Parts: sequence; C-alpha cells; structure tokens
Amino acid sequence: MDDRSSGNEPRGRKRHRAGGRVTLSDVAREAGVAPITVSRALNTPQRVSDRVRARIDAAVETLGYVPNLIAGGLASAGTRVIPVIVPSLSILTFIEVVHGIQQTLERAGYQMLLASTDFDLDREAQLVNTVLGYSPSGVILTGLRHRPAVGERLREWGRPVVEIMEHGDNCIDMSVGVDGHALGRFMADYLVGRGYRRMLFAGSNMERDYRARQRWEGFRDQLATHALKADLLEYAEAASYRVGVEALDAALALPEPPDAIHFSNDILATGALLEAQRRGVKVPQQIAITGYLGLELGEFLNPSLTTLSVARTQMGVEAASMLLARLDGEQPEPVQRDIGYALIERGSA
Amino acid sequence: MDDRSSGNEPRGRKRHRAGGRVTLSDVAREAGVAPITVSRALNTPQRVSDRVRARIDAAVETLGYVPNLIAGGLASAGTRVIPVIVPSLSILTFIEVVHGIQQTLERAGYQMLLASTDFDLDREAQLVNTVLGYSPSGVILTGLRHRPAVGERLREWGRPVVEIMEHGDNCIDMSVGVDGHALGRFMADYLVGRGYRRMLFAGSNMERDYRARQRWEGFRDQLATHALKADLLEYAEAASYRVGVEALDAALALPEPPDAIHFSNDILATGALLEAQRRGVKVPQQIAITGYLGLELGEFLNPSLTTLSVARTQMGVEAASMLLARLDGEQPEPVQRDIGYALIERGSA
DNA sequence: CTGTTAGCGCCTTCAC
DNA sequence: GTGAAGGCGCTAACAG
Repeated sequence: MDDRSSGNEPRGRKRHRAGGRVTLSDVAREAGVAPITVSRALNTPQRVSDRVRARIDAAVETLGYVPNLIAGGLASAGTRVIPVIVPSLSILTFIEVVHGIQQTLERAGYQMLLASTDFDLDREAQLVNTVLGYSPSGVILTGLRHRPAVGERLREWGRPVVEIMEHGDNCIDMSVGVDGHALGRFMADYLVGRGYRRMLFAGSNMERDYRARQRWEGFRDQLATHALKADLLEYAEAASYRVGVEALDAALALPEPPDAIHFSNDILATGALLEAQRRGVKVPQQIAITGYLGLELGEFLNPSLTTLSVARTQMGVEAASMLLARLDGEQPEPVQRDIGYALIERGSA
Repeated sequence: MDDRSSGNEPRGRKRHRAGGRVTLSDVAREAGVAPITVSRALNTPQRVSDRVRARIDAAVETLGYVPNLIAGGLASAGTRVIPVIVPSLSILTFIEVVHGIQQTLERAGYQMLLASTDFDLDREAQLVNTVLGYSPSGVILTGLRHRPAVGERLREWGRPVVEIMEHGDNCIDMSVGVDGHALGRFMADYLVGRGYRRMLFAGSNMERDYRARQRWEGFRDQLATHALKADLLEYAEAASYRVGVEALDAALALPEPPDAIHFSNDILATGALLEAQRRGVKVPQQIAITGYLGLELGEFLNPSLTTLSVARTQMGVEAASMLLARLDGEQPEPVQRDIGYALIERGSA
C-alpha cells in the first residue's frame, strides 16, 4: 500500500509555503472540485461547465487566488515570460524597441525579462543559456549574428524566437528589422542627389555595434558607384552630444573639409548641429549634416535635422506580435520582415 | 506496496522534457553521485569534498548543464528574478534608473523582469500580484504611494522590497529617492536669489505623475514664503519638445509674461529654449528657463540649460544594491536613502 | 465534462 | 560529507 495512506502525520516537516499564498488546491477545496478542474477553468474555460466555472470563479475571488506561474511553468514548460536580450539599455534605439515589445507583451499577459549583453556575443550566448533556464515561452534577441551555439540551442529548443534590428535571410526562426547596408546606400544617393561631393561618415562605438558599420559600408560602397570616395571618422566611445561636437570640430579642421557629414545617429548629429550654431558655421550652406534615427528633437533644432527614420517602437510591437501569433498557433507570414525606413527631409542638408 | 517499485515501464507517458535539456540528475549520473550532492556542489560548494566537487564540475562541463531556475524556484522559493515596476518606459527618467538596476542585478546573477503601470495604481496592484507569482527574490517598485493591498501583501510576503524615485518616511521596506517638495523649494529659492519675480511653473502629465506635482507644490509654497505667487501651466500630455515649444509661446502671450519659467523636466525646457532661439527671444535676459533632470543635451544648447540634476542611474544602482545586500543577509543602513540633487548652473538663468 | 495519477527538476528534511 | 524520501504548485495523460 502506498505509504501516504497510513494515517501518520507527515513527520513534522511543515514546508515553506511562500508567504502562505493561496494555492490552486485551496480554491478547489473551496469550490468543492478537483484541482485539475480549477486549472482547466482558469486556462481553458470553455472545457468546464458554466455552473462549475461560476463556483470556481467565486472561490478564486473570495480567496484572492493568484496563480503560481513558476509551478505552472515547471509542469507545462511555458512561464509566460519572454526574455528580451539587447546590447545596451543606455542607447535610445534599443529602449524604444523594448518599449514596443513590452507594451505588446504585457497587453497579452506576458512578462518581459530584460537582459543586456553590452555588445558582447559571448555574453549573449551565456545569457541565452541562463534565460532558457526560466522555461520562457519564447525569446527575442538582437541582430542576426550570434555564436553558433546560440542558433543551435534555440533551434532545437523549438519555441518561437524573434531576432530584431537587422533584416537578412538567415534568421533562427523569425525576424523584424532593417537592412543597414540599404540605409547607408540610400543616404549616399540622397546626398549625392543634393549635390554634395566630399562626404564624411562619422560614427561612434562602431567596433562593437556592427550594424552602424553596415550603414557605413553601404554608404561607402554606394558612393563608390558614383566614383566618389567617403571618409570615415570613428570614435570608440558610445554616442553622445559631446562626440558630435568633437566630430564637427575635427571635420572642419581637416585640410579639405567635407561638404556633408552623415552621422551614424541623431545624437551625434545634434551635437554637431549645435556646435555649428555656436561657431556660426552655416548649415547646410557651408556643411550639410544628416543623422539616423528620426528623433523628435531634430524637428526643433535650428536648422532642423534631416534624418533617416526607422519605426523602432513599431519594430518592437511587430516582434512581439509575431511571437504571440506563433504562441497562438498561427504561422505569421512573412517570417522575415523588413520594417523599412523613411527619410525625414528637413533643413540641415 | 508503492507501485513505483513494480518494474513496469511508466505506461508510455514520455513527458515533455523542455527541449531535452540536461538536468541535474543527468549530471549526478555522469558524476556517479546522488542528485542532491550535485545540488550542494552547485549551491554550497564548501559542503562537498574537493574530489567529488571536481568530478561534478567536470560532469557539468561535459554535459553543458544549465540549472532550471524554475524548478529551483518552486522547490526553494526564490528564482533570482527581481521584478521592476515603473510607470512608463517612454520616459527617460525611468529608463535611466532601470539601467542602473539592470546593470547591478545582472552583475550579481539576477535577472530583471520589467513591467510598466502607465501611472495607474490599480494596474500596479495587479502587476505586483502577477509578478509575485514568479516567486521573485525581491521586488522594486516606483514611488511611495500604492494601493493599500500592495503594501500589505508585500509586507507579509517578507522578502526585500525597494521603492524608488521618492524619499519619505513611509516605505514598505526600503527606499531610495528624492524629496520632490525639496526640489521645488530649492529651485524657487534659486530663482528668487537670481532676482526673478514673476515665476511660471510648466509641467506635463502632472495629473498622473504626482511626483511632478510635488515639485510644483514645493516651488509654489516656497515662493509664497517670499511673498511671491507662482503660476502653473499644465499640459495633460506626456513631455515632448513640442510641448515645451507651446509652453514658451503661451507664456510669452500672457498679459504679463513671466521673467522665469521652471519646467518640470529638461525635455520641455529644451523645447522652450530652442523656440526662444528661433524667435530671437533672449534667454535669460528676457526670460529665464530652467529644467529638471540634468540631461547632457542641456550643456550644448545655446544658451546652455540650467537644470536640477538627480543621479538617476546611481539611484538604480543603489536600489539594486540595497536589495542584494538584504538577500545576502545584511541589513543595510539607512533603509530610507535620500539620493539628493545637484544644481547644474549654466547659461539659461 | 470531471477526476485520478504521476511527475516537471530541484531542494529541504531527516538519517547515516 | 553523502544519500533517501518526499513535496513545492501545477498540469499532461489517461480514464470514466
């Protein structure tokens, strides 16, 4: 006979009960049903009769039951948690995407576990491992480039994975992003079309942020098709207004100053624009300035900033939506989405 | 007899094994020890002999074992997850605090679960309930004002709780923040000391963001002690450069325009400053402008922006540190920390 | 539509 | 210092 049926008290074990929370069994007892019925009433209400469901709902209400998602996760694998892994939380771009993701997930009853890699792919691989330990329902990570182990593990894991920021054809499962090369090429053509000839690309943190480097490569390559050569001004540190200021000063101090500078983001471009203003350098007559991001601020600068805008919040919304759709059993098409970009033509170029 | 001892195969159940992950038992088998020994080797290495520990470490390595934190959490209550609940992810202030928290937590091997309330206290209460379902190791939430149920539940829960942003004497467990009234009073005194007399306070989203309202109240009350009256210009929408622009226009259109405007944040103040520049309004001669936040951008505006700075990232770091210290069994003193503020005196006032 | 049974992976208690 | 047994709270599989 199963020893549980012997009437003995459980030898004085009195286990921890996390803060004495109400459990599903408590609800079942209150409602006079089996625990599994409560589980069903909560997760698949249509499979429980109206009368029983009403009793259960009432019991949930009176006891103040809140599901222990950890237990649910252990039993069913799937904790309604979505880890989101980004390179940095101090860069506006990622913040905005994260915002879109968070809004969308939360609305659907999922929670976001946010982690940052500091642009380190090894750290990313390690983080992926760690977060899989939480039995998440899906994963969102940044970029299409990862350590080989990441793709392998995620693929065999079998749950939905969305890669954001980058557009290409080698994603693990699904992706939403932009084509950095295309962005660079577009801007090169635009500036050439406006009559500029001596082009400078100024970027920061490009050693680590390979997506900024892709924009530079696209820019450079497209200029080459016009038989123009572009220079690169690179700063190791993270983007800041100060770096933008320095970049403008450096550009103007060149033996042959450029007639246009394209910055790898609006923060740098803004710093440069404000410095030009301070120094009395005419923009765009003496030097044109363009950015990348489409920040609201650019609209109010004098002159206003011409910039290439990417719908970052929307990117986050779409990433989360694709993931949720997959969790709902749908197969969203296409699996690799190019979010595109839009030129905001203003006064600085 | 316990039916498990009958040699039958488990009737073909083949349960889900989340992606066939290596479990602690697998490691135990590989190392030739009991599962519990592996558990100890991982959690309390000093309680396992060196030889056995070495074997276990090797097994962990070869199998690529990654702990299932969900299971650990269920068994021991404590998942190394810290939910962080903030009002909004589109407001810079919170982003920066979150950044500080995240860095600190991640460094200590904890993960951040990020949720936002949209400034809704009912939503906050609901979120607290939900995240407690993840058996977190602690909780960080925003502000000192909550629904009564939140404080009760969190207190009886018994794990560390840190409230951020606000300083006061009625926290649930621990807190780090600033005293909004003091901030407002300080700025009032400063502007009075600089000779300004007709003061306007311009803010956005103050209906929902009561901390901005506290700054206004402090500002107003302190001016009253100087026998000065302050006006309030309030916008319902969220802060943006555009609102700053509108606020300046509105202020200048007043029958008796103010000689100084204190904005509830640097975004608004920046918009106003840029608009003043565009219109050729002299700052601070014709009108003084001050902000709150201490954004880097203010340094590069023309004129540069005088602003009250709060060490937001540092606040996040301290919040997380306090929490971690408590988890390590320490009792950090003091439990209610005032992070303070600093005036950045620049050209706009 | 509802209940029984077993177990997710780990850790706590107790025993040696 | 190591191991055996049981259970954390929930749900999948099977049975009625």
